[in-house]
This record gives sequence, C-alpha cells and structure tokens, in this order.
Amino acid sequence: MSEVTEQMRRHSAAHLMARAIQNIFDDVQVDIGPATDEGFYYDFDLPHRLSPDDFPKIEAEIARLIALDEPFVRKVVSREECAKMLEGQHYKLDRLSDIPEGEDISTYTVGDYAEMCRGPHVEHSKQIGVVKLTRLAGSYYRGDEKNKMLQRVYGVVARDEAELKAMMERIEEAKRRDHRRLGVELDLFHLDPEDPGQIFWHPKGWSVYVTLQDYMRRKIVADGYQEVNTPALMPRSLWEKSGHWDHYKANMFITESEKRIFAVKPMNCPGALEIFKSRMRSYKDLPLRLAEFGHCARNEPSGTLHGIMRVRGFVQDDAHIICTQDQIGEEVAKFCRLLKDVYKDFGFDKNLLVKLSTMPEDHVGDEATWQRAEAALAEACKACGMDYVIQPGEGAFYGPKLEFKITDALAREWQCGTIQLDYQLPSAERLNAEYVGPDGQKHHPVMLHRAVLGSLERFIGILIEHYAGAFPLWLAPEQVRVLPVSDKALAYAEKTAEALRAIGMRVGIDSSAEKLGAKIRAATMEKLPYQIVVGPRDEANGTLSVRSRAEGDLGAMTLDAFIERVKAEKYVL
RNA sequence: GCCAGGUUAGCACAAUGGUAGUGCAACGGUUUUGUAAACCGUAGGUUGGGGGUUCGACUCCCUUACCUGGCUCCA
Repeated sequence: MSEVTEQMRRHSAAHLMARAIQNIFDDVQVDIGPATDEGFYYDFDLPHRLSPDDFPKIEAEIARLIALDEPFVRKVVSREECAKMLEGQHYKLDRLSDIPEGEDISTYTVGDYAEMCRGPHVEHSKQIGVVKLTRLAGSYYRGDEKNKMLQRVYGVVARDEAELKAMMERIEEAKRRDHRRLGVELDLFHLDPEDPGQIFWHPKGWSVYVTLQDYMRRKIVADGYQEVNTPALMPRSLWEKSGHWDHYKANMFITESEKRIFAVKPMNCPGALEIFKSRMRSYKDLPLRLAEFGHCARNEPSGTLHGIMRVRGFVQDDAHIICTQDQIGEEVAKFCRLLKDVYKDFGFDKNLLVKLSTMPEDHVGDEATWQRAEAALAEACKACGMDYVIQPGEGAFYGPKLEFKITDALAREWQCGTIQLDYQLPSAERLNAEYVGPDGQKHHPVMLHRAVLGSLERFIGILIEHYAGAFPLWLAPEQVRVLPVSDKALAYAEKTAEALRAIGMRVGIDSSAEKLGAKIRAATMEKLPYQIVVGPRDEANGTLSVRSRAEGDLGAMTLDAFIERVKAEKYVL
C-alpha cells in the first residue's frame, strides 16, 4: 500500500471529526470536509450552535475514535446504494448528484461510520496522530452567499504532542510578526475604531510610506511613465458614464453639494481617461502611460476589513496604459519586467504566485479578441520566466487579467500586483476615448489598468510581516541613532548626526538621561539598522563606535568608514 | 454583509455577583553613566456605548459600535 501522506491524515481526521460530532450532537447534517494546506475543516448544519467550549469534548471523542484503530475501508458502490446510505443527509445527496454519470462512486467506512468520499485515506485511524480543533467559522454552502450558512470547524493534525506543540509555537511566531501588532509597537500607524478602515500614519510609518512611494516613482519614471493627479471627488454624471454607478455604487462613498451628487473615487481610471480626452490624440502618442498615486475610498463590507491590508481608504501605485490593440503584448511584457525587477528588491520574486484569469461567462467583446488578449498575458509571463496558473472564468467582465500574489506571515494570500485589460471603459458606450490612427480615422484605444505594489498600505503591511518589523536600511524610518554615553558627549553626537544627515540619512539622537545599556536596548527593540555610540574616547580619537542590527558591535571606525559602509549597503535604493 | 468569539489604564494582561489590580510606557526627582532594562516617587479607569436583572454587575441578560477568526467580496 502507498505511503501515508499528510493530506491523507488530515482528510481522515476530518472524517473522524464528522463522526465525533454526530456521536455527540443530534440532527447533524454533514457537508464536506477536505484537507487544507494547514490542516482540515468540515462543514456542518446542526441545531446546536457550536462554540469553542465544545472543542475539548469533540477532541476527546476524536481521540477515542483514533485509539480504536479501526481500518478505513474503501468500497465502490452504485449510485442507488450510495443514496440509500446517505438517506436523510441532504447536503451529501446534493453533492452526490454532482458526480457525473459513469464515474465511480466510492465510500469509506470506518467502524460503524460510512461516508461518500473520493479518498484516499489512511489505512488505520491510529496513523492520523493527534487532532486539535483550532477555530470555528461560518461558511456559505457551496461558497455562495445566497445559500444557507453552515458551521465550519477547523483543525490541525500532528504526529504526536511534541509536533503539535511545535505547530502552535509557529502560529505564535506568526502572531508576533503580525503587522497590526508591530504597527503599534513600532509606532508606525494606528486605526481608530470610530473611523473603521482608515489609517492614521504616524511619523515613522509615513517615512516608510513616502520612501516606498519615492522608490516606486523613480522606477516608473525610468520605465516611461508620466505621473498625474486627478480629483478625489467626481460627479455622478461621470460615474454613470463609466459604469461605476451601475456596477459599483454599493462600494462608493457618496456626498452632495448644492443639489449635485458627487462620489469619492474608488478608482483612478476615469480620471486618467479624462486626461487622455482633454485634447485630440494621435496614434503617435500611444502608448500613453499615466501613473497616479491617487487616494481612493471604497466602502468595503465591515467583515472584510483587516488591519492595513484591507481598508476603506488607500493609494495604489496605479497607472493606466492607453494603447492600441497591437501594443498590448509588448506593454504587458514590459510591465512584467518592471514588476519582477521591483519584487526582486524585496525578495518577493521567488515564491510569487501568478494567476491568469480568463473570460467569464458574463462578458463583453467577441471571443477572438479575448483569446488574443489572454494569449498576450500568457506570452508575457513566459517571456519573463514566470509560471502562472489559469483561473478559468475569473476575469473581469471587461477583460482578462494577471494577478500577482504574495503570502503573509499567517499564510494568507494577498493580491499585490495586477494588470487588467479593459476594452470597455474607452469605448463609445462608456467614456468614449478616441485617437486618430494612421488612416486618419478615429479609433478607441485599449486601456491597461496596472499596479506593481497594489496598494501601498497593503504592501507595507506585507513588508512589516516579511521583515518582522526590521526594515532594510533603505526603508527604515530611522536609519541610524547616535547614542552619547552621557551629556558630555552630546555635542560630538550632534556633530556626527549632522554629518550623516548631510548625506541624506535619517538620523536620531538619544539624548535621554538613561545609561548607555538602556539606550542600546531601546534602539534594539525599535529594530534600528545602526546605532552609533559616542563618548569622550571617540571624541578624542575622532571615531564612532558602531553597532549593527545584523552583526552587533563592530567596534570603532571613522565617520568616513561608516559612510562607505552604508553606501555599499545602499541606504537609498 | 453573514457565522462565531472578543472589547478592563497608552500597550500587554489579572480580578468567576461583594473596595478594579500587576508589568512596561508616561510624568517628577536623584544618578552623568562605554555596549540589551539605574533608583525613588506621582498620576493614570463611569471596565467600548446604551438599557435591564440584582441590596450590589468587569462578572448575568438584551441591544449597539468596533475588533479578531473564517465565508462572500477584494488592491
């Protein structure tokens, strides 16, 4: 028999949990319970409202079932036999009807408990190990919010108590990296419960923000973009023409002035097209790459908000490329090169997940155009050596897209970069953007919506967790702090700080009355890249005593030597 | 928005129906300090908001806002 995989153990644990819950509670309807990357879950519908207080009882029952060490027995059955077995389990029966005619229907039986399941499973229940339930959640049947919400129980599986403990410690470590926690500890930003989803950036957090933004600005200017800025508040008439009023109104913040309705922009694209339309455009102007760090507001449902990663007010490193149909391929490839170049600077180029979303059922435009567009996206990925997975039918109704995803400290995926093809917005039905072609006729251009970092807010959230708050030198809000050993060294400390500020470094001085040890501890807790200790001895020798976050005490060196060091480390990227 | 669980001082947490505490941070004083926490003192709260039960509520019930974990959605 084949080896027992982690997936098999998790999936088998899910079966035993379903059995345990049915043993304990009455009138349990079971849905499905797959293994996940982390553990497993199972969805139930039962009159009893499950709570974490129920976990010990359920875990004990699962442990009892595991200890019985019963075999998991697979059997191929007829549709009728399976339906008979599932009598009264209407979610399961509904799932049974999904299985195409002619396909094998298998069941797994363990002890007195049988379930329709594709498998595979462990051979004996003891192979599962230790099961711990971790959390409880609601989940719509078949993932559709129109359906009933079921109760989902999540759990993890470990070989033994020691491995379980190690798993729990990993979760604790991830929590320590959580950007919401570090954001407060490092005094980067705060969120006000009275103003949900809006970020108050503190001096240090804003330093990271503008440093990142300036970096991105240099990158895009070098790549042929021009930066623009468009109004935050735009009139209803514009949103009606763009289609947002019909399709996006629920997510827009709407306001009124002198009987006219305005909306805070949820996207920058109409603004970019207004600029394009402000004068007659020639095919010689294309591609036109208009970048905008525009502040957008989206009224996201309260349940979706998450720290600074999912908010209601944010800025994307947004740009709109207005081009001809023929230019799409080259523009997408150019974008992918830029994205890869940028991600490399953060170490995100390696485990990057690229998703290509193709034509949905509900779409505009003919299929041939869609196919060409999808091919252009796929081609661009290949040209840059990026693997991608296809998400069939997940594209926007106006065009296919590429999404670039990064994983946070708690293993959640976040979409950062994206490039979306849009045939709709520039069309006559929408904002009616036109250029004069070589034939002297007017044509509608194609629009590419794209962002490399996604929203700056989300990207910074990911960076905080990625670096565990220890920003690389170029991004650190305070790159160096000078620590005078006492007031007597204060003048020399100030002179040193001035010299470093003169080369554009962000420098602080700890002039508090604390002892040196306490100053070092404080700077260390704040994760500063460099600390420079100065005292009478340094002043006499004309040196600095340097401490690096990565390497500890580096001993005495001259100011010039330190400057050489930070230049080599690229204190500006 | 939906399901579940939370909300106690700036932060991290305690107090299971009977006088709201501890640590760090803050503030004041003393100490002038050489590589991860000097010492002493002070102040800080209508226990998220509102309502109810009770002689008495941080504690029990209802309601509301927000947060957390998922689901749906999404940068």
